[in-house]
Amino acid sequence: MDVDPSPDPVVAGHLQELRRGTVVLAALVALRTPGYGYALLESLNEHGIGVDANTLYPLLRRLEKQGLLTSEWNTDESRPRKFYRTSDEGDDLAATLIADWHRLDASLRHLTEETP
Amino acid sequence: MDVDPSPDPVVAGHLQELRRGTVVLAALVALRTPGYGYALLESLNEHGIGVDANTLYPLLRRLEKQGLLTSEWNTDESRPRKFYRTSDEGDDLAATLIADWHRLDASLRHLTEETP
DNA sequence: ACACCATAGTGTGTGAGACACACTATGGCA
DNA sequence: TGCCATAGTGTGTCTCACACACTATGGTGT
Repeated sequence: MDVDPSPDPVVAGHLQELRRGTVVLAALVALRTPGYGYALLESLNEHGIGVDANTLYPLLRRLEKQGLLTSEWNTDESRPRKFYRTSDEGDDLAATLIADWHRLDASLRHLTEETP
Repeated sequence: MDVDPSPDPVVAGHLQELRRGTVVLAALVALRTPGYGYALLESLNEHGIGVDANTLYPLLRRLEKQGLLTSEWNTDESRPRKFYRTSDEGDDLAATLIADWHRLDASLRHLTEETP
């Protein structure tokens, strides 16, 4: 009765597709309080947003390049860490994505109600 | 006061990423009552699931190849139309995706509440 | 009668992004 | 001092969304 994470690669693929955009949204929301990649990785996974390190690191760089995140190296402590923070543009995008998420949610609910 | 669909290509891209998996889910749900591509296209767009013809047609073929949809040509009427119907596997996947969608929804809500 | 448009679908690119794999480097601890 | 967790970068592959081009048919206008 347990939910096997990925028995069928086809199912796993579609589950992943569904998650795709949500990782961006989750990162933008989470980094409103600044943090570095590795910590965010664990935080998101704890929150049930399954994301791989090899997905998150490039994602953070991409979002920074798009101006949605800013970054700075913290060299105060012994180990240098790259701290990211959501920019104003990123915050705007997050709001837009959340709105669209709710819109989609309503649309899907509508659909499922029509075909019971 | 209207919601401009895509002023910024970056924003548009992320909005699309968010939609990605939902089109599959919407198609699987909608085709529990059989239908053909063109009608589904218009139905989804009316329901607020924005999807292009060049996206939907290949998607339907892909889902059929994966065994999530079945298809048959309706040649009774003058114009032949390819009718798709969600298979049992497709129905299972739809249920799984819906469950995951709700899981993600809860996770995101959690995140946003933690960083007000 | 036939030209034209909406409908309905197929086939072939191309580009972007997710993920795998491989790699560097450092701090802490046994 | 050797090993593992931490922290991040770089490269390649594969899939998917979308653009573009194409075939084909039914209805409508003239």
